[in-house]
Amino acid sequence: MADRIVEAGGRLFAEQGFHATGIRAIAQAAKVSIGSIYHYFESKEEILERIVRAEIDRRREFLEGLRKQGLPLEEQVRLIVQHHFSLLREGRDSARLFLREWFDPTPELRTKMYRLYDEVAGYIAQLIEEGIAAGEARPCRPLVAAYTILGLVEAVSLRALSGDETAALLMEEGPRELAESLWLWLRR
Amino acid sequence: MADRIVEAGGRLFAEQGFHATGIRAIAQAAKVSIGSIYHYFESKEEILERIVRAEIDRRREFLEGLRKQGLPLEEQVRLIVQHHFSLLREGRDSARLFLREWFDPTPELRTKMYRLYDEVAGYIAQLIEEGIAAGEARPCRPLVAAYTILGLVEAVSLRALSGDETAALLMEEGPRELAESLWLWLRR
Amino acid sequence: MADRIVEAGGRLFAEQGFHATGIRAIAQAAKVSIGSIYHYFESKEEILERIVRAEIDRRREFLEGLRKQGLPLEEQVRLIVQHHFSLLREGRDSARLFLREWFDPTPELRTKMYRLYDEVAGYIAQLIEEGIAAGEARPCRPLVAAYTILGLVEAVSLRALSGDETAALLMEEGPRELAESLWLWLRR
Amino acid sequence: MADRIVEAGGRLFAEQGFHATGIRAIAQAAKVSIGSIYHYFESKEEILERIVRAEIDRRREFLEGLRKQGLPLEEQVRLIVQHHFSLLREGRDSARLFLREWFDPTPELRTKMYRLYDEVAGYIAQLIEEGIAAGEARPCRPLVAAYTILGLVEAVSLRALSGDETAALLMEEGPRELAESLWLWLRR
DNA sequence: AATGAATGAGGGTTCATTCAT
DNA sequence: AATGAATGAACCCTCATTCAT
Repeated sequence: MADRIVEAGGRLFAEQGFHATGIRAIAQAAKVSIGSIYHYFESKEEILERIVRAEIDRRREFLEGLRKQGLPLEEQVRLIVQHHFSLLREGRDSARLFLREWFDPTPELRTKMYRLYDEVAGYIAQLIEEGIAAGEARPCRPLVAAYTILGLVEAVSLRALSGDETAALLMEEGPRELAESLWLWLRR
Repeated sequence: MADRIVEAGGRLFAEQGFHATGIRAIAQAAKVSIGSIYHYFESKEEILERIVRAEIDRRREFLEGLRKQGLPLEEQVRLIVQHHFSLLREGRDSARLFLREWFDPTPELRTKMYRLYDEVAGYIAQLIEEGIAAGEARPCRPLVAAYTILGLVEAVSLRALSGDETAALLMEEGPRELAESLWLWLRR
Repeated sequence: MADRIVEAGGRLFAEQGFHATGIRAIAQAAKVSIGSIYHYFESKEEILERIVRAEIDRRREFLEGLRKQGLPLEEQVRLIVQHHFSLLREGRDSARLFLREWFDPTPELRTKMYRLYDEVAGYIAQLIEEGIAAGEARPCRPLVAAYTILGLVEAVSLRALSGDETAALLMEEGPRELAESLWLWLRR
Repeated sequence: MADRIVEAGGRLFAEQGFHATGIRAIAQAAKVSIGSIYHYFESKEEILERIVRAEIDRRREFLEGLRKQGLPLEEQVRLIVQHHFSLLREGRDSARLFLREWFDPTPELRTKMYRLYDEVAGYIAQLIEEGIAAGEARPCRPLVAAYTILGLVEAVSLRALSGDETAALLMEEGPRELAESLWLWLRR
């Protein structure tokens, strides 16, 4: 039941935004009573937290798997970018949500979201650090580089979600261009 | 009078977000009656639109000025990135707002904001196109490149607004790293 | 408009109690929109406060007037008791409310109510003090005596509000019996 | 099991009031499931009723015991007042509850509580009647006198529960003053 | 042009109660 | 007998918007 709530919440938040989505709408979409939502979640914000948490976990798993494969950094960067866009292309709701709402009116939530986000950045920073050690990448601050990668990918894909012509162009050309761009910048 | 409203709205939206800022708060901050706000603006959203519109105009002016100077593309890119960060560093309200709210309350507003945003991207695309023609930049799709630049810069600076340690690091190292990154990627 | 709200609130609170009376019911009874209630009052509790405040003021005025007349203490006590019962007999809503709700779940409100209540007790204590000085009353702690009088009168009249046979008996015999009792206890 | 519920309910109602205490809080405090509560009680109100019922029974027992001792009425009155205050001083939950909640959520409950209350008043009236017959007390309506005693004692002790300075004064001086007062009023 | 009192739909949340297990 | 997940009406309150002055 909690799953149905998360699923419906993720979809609606992604479509309409967190504020524009009411608890009643979530309850209706999840075919669950309002009371049940508050049985499983402390608040509307907690639903959002759980969604983002899950999305982060999925990305972390991907990144952990990637790391184990021991591919060259150039290949890793390409795969990270591709993975990101493929999540969007699949219409994965939580991916859209993740982009739309990683910051939010209430300061506590924003802080929580940053902390979650930083986990992913930390993983990427690790990959870069190893790349530097292996002589593949030029010396740089790994965390700044990680945020650069994440930021670049997410900002472009956010625009790519709009559904217009520009979006289509970005969706199609984005992955290749971005991967290339990032590697040119990172390589030794 | 409309100016006072826009000024107050911009400040409050940037500080607290669009949803968390009430019309009454704007009226109070602008020392204007609620009625007056609705005399000059059709709705709360229209205030936001005007603020974003003004911000876009300011950037366009900057870009137009930049173009007239006929600097090399590498220099132009550096200046664009620097300009962006300096707006943030100055605590320019509308710059923060601009980042905070191209996520938006309603689909209509989102569309409007994209349209405004596209204006800026168009200007940058033009600069790149000229750079390609001049043989400074490698051949690429100028609009995708423009969105890459904008997206990269804004996403990183969005993270840089959080106020924590990571933010400080990004604020300090961001401009140089980003400009370098972008030029490596764009250059012939 | 605020008067209509206070009037309706006082009536409903007295009939059904503070908790059982919803804001919607008050709005409907006062023929006022919910929004208007919150235009004039910060909260439901503030309505209650205003009602009690008004009731206290009315009693204070009565007591001040009484004091100016310079009657013997025995007579003053009789009049205080009679006044109290006559308020109830008139069906004065706020008098009923005053009895039903001078304490309440939220500690802050309870404290406020006590403070208001203590004003009335203070006035009565003053009368008693003067009576002691004049040799009419036996030496005693005036404030304890005042609370005794108030408590006795209110507790009996609370029971007298129930509307059953016992209530009728108390309403009829109460004033005389109480005044007599109190004077026997207070007199030198 | 029902005892544990009554015990926990009594404590919580006395501490926080009837409205502020939820069924879940009672279940948790009594280490009982919510379902079990509704197995033993029809509603939250029924718990309150049982608590009050028990309190009344305890007072009736005290009064019956008092009667059997055949003490002079003056002494009986003193003991009744003392008993009441000692219950409060011991922090006896149900005593506090009893004071807190003869104001009540619904008209039906109010009626029930009055009926229970009247039992105690009836006992006291009986003592007074016997005192009149024995020539100890002046002729008066015993039931009105009983309510006077109860009301006086409870109203003063209600104020004495507030926890402030006035409360301390009333708690200390209250029993003696009240007993004296009542006897002066009742005696032949 | 300017005001701010008035509106009421809708916000998130609570909680006594039910009922399938 | 015992459980606690599920329910949804009702709670208080907010706030963008309107409109009579």
